[in-house]
Amino acid sequence: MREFKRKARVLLIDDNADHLRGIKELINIETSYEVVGTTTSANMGINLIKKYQPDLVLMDINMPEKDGLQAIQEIEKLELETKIIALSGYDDADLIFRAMKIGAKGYVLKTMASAQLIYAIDEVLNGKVYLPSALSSRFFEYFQRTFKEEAATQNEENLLNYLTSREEEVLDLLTQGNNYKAIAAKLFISETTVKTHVNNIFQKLQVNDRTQAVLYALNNGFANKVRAKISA
Amino acid sequence: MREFKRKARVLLIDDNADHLRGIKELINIETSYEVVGTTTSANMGINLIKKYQPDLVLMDINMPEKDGLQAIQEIEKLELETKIIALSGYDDADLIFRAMKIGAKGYVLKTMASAQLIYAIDEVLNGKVYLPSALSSRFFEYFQRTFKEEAATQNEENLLNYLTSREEEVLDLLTQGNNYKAIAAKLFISETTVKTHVNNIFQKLQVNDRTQAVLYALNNGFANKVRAKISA
DNA sequence: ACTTTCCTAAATCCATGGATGTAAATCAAT
DNA sequence: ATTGATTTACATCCATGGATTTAGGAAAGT
Repeated sequence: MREFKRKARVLLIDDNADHLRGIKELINIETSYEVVGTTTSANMGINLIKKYQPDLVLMDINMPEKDGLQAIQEIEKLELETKIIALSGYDDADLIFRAMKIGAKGYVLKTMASAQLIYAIDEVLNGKVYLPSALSSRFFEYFQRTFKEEAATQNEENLLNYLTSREEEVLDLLTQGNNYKAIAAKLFISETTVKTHVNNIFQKLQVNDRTQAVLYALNNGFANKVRAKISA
Repeated sequence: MREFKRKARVLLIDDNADHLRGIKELINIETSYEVVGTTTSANMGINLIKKYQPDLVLMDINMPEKDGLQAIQEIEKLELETKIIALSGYDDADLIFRAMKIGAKGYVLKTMASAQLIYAIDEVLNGKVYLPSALSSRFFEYFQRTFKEEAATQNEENLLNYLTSREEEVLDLLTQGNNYKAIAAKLFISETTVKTHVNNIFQKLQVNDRTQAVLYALNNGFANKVRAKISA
């Protein structure tokens, strides 16, 4: 099977030339891959990607001159089919999280066994997103810390629940930056009525002005709640 | 080593009584675990958790009467040391994502081999967050889809970049719901100066009022950018 | 039938917000 | 040395926002 497919084309970006050679050899041993280029410069790497459109990029994200994460973002903006695996010396949860967030399809530590890297490459080339189990564990902890408050507020005493459906509509328009006049026009009611609703909203949310009302709404999952309801 | 530690206390919640018995036997085979209770009702499960404070809960999240995810949220709100592993019949990415988001420490399919479940339990009891590789792969795809737009806006022509550092500070205070007077007091400058800054902000962000400015800021990653800078 | 809640609306009054123009002091860069 | 950007500040004027009170009709629950 495998030998009939064309070789996957891989590009390596790492500011350490020695490391670069090492990975290149490692990958060239695998008969199903072909290294189409190597470079120690992120900027050069981006140019090479535009030129060769490789299937996969191994990107060192601990480079001095240019931030590897930023480079990944730029590559993602090109909207190519090229998959990116981040290579890093650190298993820092924040780094892993950010890399995955901007679209890296994998994250492998430089200290990991080469078999691990090969496995990651295989998985990613097969369309999967792959994190070694030790790293995914870290990722999830970070993820849960990040979303804990959000999930918590989702359910605790939420002043938004006291709003009537009309007030929800008005607040929804407020959260889109409309003023009284615009809201009145969109709801086909008079401006004074809108003012009445907005004042009631202020009371219920215990805030003093529109901006605070909008902030309260956004911080308490209003969009998630209401857009579903209104568009349904 | 292991036999000197007290047995980990496990609670099972699954509306299918047969399945419940199956898991119970499976777990009791393991000498290091002890099933302290089983129930087919989510509400009863929550009561049992309050009473026994088990180390781990295996929670079926596909139950008709009460949503398992909701139950997990309620348990999390108790702020106990109890870890939760979600059991599900479906490898739906959205389900997995939501379960992990609200604090499940693991997610295992009912169709998976029992060894897989035992492994997950071990990992979670050791303080890790564990998703079988097939599911974590799905999770990451979903995660990246969810954050793609956010990451995209992060880098495209962002009007926030034209703000001076003082204007950033003012906008930051605006995004916290402050009015002119409050901002002036916090920055030790006059109210008219604040107005000047705010007007310049409006010009640069091409908006008409504070609410729109705040919304623009929030929608374009302002908090992420600035809080780091100011608190640093 | 009666009460309550919701949506609508207006009047009034005051506070706050926003637009515009002007200008001085500071500082970095050329 | 001069320019340009930034931060500070004020005046003025008008627009918008917000508080408060009152009130009628509709709908829903008791």
